[in-house]
Amino acid sequence: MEEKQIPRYQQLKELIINQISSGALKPLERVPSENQLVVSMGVSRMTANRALRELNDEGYLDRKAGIGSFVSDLKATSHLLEIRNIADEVASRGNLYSSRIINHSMISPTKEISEAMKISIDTKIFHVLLVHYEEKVPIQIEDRFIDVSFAPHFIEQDFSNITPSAYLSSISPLQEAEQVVRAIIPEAFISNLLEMDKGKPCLVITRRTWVKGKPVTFGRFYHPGDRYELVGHYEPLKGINSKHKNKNFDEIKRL
Amino acid sequence: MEEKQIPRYQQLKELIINQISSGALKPLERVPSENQLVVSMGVSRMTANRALRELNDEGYLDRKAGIGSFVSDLKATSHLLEIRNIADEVASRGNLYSSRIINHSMISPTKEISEAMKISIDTKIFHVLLVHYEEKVPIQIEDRFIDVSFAPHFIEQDFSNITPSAYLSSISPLQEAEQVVRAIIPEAFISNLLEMDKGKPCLVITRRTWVKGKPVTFGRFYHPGDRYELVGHYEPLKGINSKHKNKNFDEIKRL
DNA sequence: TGTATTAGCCTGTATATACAACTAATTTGA
DNA sequence: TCAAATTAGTTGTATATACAGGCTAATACA
Repeated sequence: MEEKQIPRYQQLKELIINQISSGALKPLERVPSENQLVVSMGVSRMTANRALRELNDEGYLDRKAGIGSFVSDLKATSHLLEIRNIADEVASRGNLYSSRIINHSMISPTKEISEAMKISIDTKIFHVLLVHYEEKVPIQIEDRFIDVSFAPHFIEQDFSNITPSAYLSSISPLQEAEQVVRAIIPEAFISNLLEMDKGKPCLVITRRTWVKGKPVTFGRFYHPGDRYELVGHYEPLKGINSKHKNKNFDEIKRL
Repeated sequence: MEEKQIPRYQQLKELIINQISSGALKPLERVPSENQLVVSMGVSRMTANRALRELNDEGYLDRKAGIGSFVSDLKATSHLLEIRNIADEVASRGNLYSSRIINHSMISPTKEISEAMKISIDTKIFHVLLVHYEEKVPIQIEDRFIDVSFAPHFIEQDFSNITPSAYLSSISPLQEAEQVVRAIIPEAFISNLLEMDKGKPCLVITRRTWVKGKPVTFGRFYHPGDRYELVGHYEPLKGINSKHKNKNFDEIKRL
């Protein structure tokens, strides 16, 4: 049994990340300074500096000379792969956001959902179905399923004030995610809600998220193909510019 | 005119990145060791270490204790946002890849292309149109336009041996990219080439790439909606695992 | 009271030094 | 000749030290 020697700066990083993901350290909250870590953790300042600096580079912390180190507001950036909070996105375009809740209840999963979330078909889950509007025009249907133990108060939320995405990422901003984008011709139920002409195509994003390797949410997001598109940016030269935050990658995959 | 003081580790990083992007340092080639940088650049070893370590973390270099530091083979990872070399992807699934070249010539751009590439309508550009097959089934149409000065030998390439994507990234692996994903009903020309039924939807990726802020390629990639999908992964907890490589983000955008 | 100075904290960078672990090539020794 | 030991070069980590620069709050002074 050889004990793998974990570097001290790495131990420091994991300690702080665990405090963030467990909620002991909340967004915008102060993190111990380098000199405080020197005395409390018994490391040199350069080691504390490396830990905090890398956490800053990775987007977990915001540091400012003369001020201190603070937990990043991960709600603001949210998932970079995740569609940004759609209400914020609409608002950032200066347009009116609104939503209409179709369903908000506790249900038994279908076979498809139970397999995707790796839960028993007997386990109850939360479900929410709503339509997002921009200037009264439907732009997205959100059809989402949530593990009850992950968000036990999900059913009590008022999703006319906060989107499910925003609420869920406030519970645990550090979720692992996978998303799949497809082009489909939607069934009548969907195309009616999106006020689309029959036969027009739809962009569907199916997303699953995990916390600690356990699936916690499963969602389908439908967008009118002629009204919306998915845009991605790729910036390789990070030398001079800002922090790189997160990574992800896209690939094309056969069905 | 206050001269902004650029840190020495940062100067070192930019020096090496410039050598990579200019071709002076090629993939898999050796980079000066920390101690060599100490004597040649007159910095301390810790400063050289920080520069090389960060370049490693950012994916530009591969370092190994006891061996040395080497330029990453960026062709292998290619654009992370870019669909991976489709020939490799098909091969990685153990399937037969083939392609059919429809057009390969020098043309005058249409108004749309000239605007997207920010060039005059009188400037000649290269064009290639080909169909990619997996097990003889069409999976992608590549319709691509290339700035002549960026890839002057583009017209001489044999794209039955190497895909245009692979060739272009071998010229300059550090391209900035933007991609847009849409769902459309394709025109007959496209659906025929993809052997799709009429009225079936198509996933279209439109991609532009830049080098040093100048557009160099513009391409459209059509995929049968019922045969292909776009998959993205998001992994926030980079603490313990491998190098994070690159960033990018997706957003939903109104047309 | 009001303003200017100072002190003290913070991060950011840079250096010198030290030891460990890994690898390849060379040398040593049987 | 072959195998083991040594050596040199590499990255990886950790420490102590130093100075610069940003910011805040306490202090000194008029």
